Amino acid sequence: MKVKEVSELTGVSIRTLHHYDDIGLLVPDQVTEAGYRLYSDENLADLQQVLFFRELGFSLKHIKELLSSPTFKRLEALELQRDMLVQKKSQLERMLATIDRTIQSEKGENIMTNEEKFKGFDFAKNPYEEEAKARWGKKAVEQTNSQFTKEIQEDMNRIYYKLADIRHLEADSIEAQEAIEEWFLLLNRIGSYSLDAFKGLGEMYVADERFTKNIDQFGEGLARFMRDAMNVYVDQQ
Amino acid sequence: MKVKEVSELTGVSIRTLHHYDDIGLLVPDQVTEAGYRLYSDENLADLQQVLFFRELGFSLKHIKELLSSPTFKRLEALELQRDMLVQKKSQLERMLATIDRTIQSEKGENIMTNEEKFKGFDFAKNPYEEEAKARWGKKAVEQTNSQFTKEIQEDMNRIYYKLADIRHLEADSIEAQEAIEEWFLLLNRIGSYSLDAFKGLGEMYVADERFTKNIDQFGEGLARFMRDAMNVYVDQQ
DNA sequence: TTTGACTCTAACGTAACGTTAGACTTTATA
DNA sequence: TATAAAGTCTAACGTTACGTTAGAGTCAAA
Repeated sequence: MKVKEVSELTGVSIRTLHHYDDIGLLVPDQVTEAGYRLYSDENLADLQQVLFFRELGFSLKHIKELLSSPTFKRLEALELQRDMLVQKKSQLERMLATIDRTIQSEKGENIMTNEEKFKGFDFAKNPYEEEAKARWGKKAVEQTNSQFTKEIQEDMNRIYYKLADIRHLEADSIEAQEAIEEWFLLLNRIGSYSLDAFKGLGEMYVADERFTKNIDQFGEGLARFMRDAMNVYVDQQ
Repeated sequence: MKVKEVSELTGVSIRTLHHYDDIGLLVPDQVTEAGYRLYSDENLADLQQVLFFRELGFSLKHIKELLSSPTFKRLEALELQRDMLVQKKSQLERMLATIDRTIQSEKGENIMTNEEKFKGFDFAKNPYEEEAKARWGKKAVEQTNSQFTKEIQEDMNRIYYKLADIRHLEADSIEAQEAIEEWFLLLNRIGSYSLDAFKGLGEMYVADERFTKNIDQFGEGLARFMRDAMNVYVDQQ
């Protein structure tokens, strides 16, 4: 299948297909002697993955890393994408609720605070903050001076630094597994993580750029290392 | 309210607020002697509009045009944005349906065509095509050689050129109103447009860039002209 | 008064394409 | 078979919407 046909089938521009080939994101399986790109069914399935991740806000660089990772599995990726699309739908519904209330407000039917007007716009929120809100309740998060919160934060930072220090080790090493157990126990001080949920969280560390960005502040590649170690930890229980 | 507070309230970065001020999209009501920006409640309500339109994929330039249009009314904009958010939610649901079917396909539970894999990805679709599908049914659209379809297309193009020729006239001129009546009648050969729906469609011509882009191919500013003429036509019935 | 947080302007950099141009290739028709 | 139109290529500049960095000025609390 050549570029025009792929473009019409998928809605992606020819220029974009060239671009994706140039950056190695989606390389056609064949190229004719004239230089024409020929895309296979496998290429189309990959393109679908790319488009889903793109729709979810992933950078092309990140998408490329995910797709080329040795541990990448299409079915798992689809399930992860599905979860994230459901979250995105929830956000959209929050925005709809906000706009409905704003319409009522414009009609004089209610009063809205400025804060309420921006519900649903979660652009810069730190996912830990969202996680923490869900776990601790809103009040605890706002009382950032509380002792319990401080202790948790300090413990989190301590374990991050520890893991960053040993990230050159194998994910199944004794040191790594001890630290990850600490992490698991810490998270279960906050809330209730099953082993499956813990494993899924590790995947999110790598798949969701906001997590990766935050974690890798402690050390390049730490999110990946933690994901791997978390996988080992769960598999050994 | 200064930039940091606005940023934390809304999730928009300080750099973005600077940028929006620079391009005249969101200009703070006050600036201190030191040069500090002070945003009012009115500014925040405008920002909400900006963010909704941005979420819907509007360029900042276009958002600025909409907000500064003499006919801009916040309540109408909110209702339009709501409609568009609902459409976006539908698209997301189509993507979810596609991903669910893809998951089943990966598990060997069904077979998917390449076309089915890209349902929900409507990036480049011409809105007329979507409109036409809804009006004529899918079969008629696919039979693009059918005589009826050809006649409609020809009539559409004829009226577009006619309107493009006279767009320097006033929207309430006799010529404009005659042409718009032709347009209304043509659309009602396709489907069933109430006057209200016709008026709403005119708004979409200007608010939705895909419409604007397609219509303005016949002449710069034609979408706006048609919107105005359609408003006049409806108000005079 | 000092210090740290806040804010400013300026400017370069980035990501992801869109657009334009010229040259080569393919396809359908006369 | 020739021709014209459609298709495809590479290259390169342009666009949009910020992010990042830098240096300087401002404000508020101790």
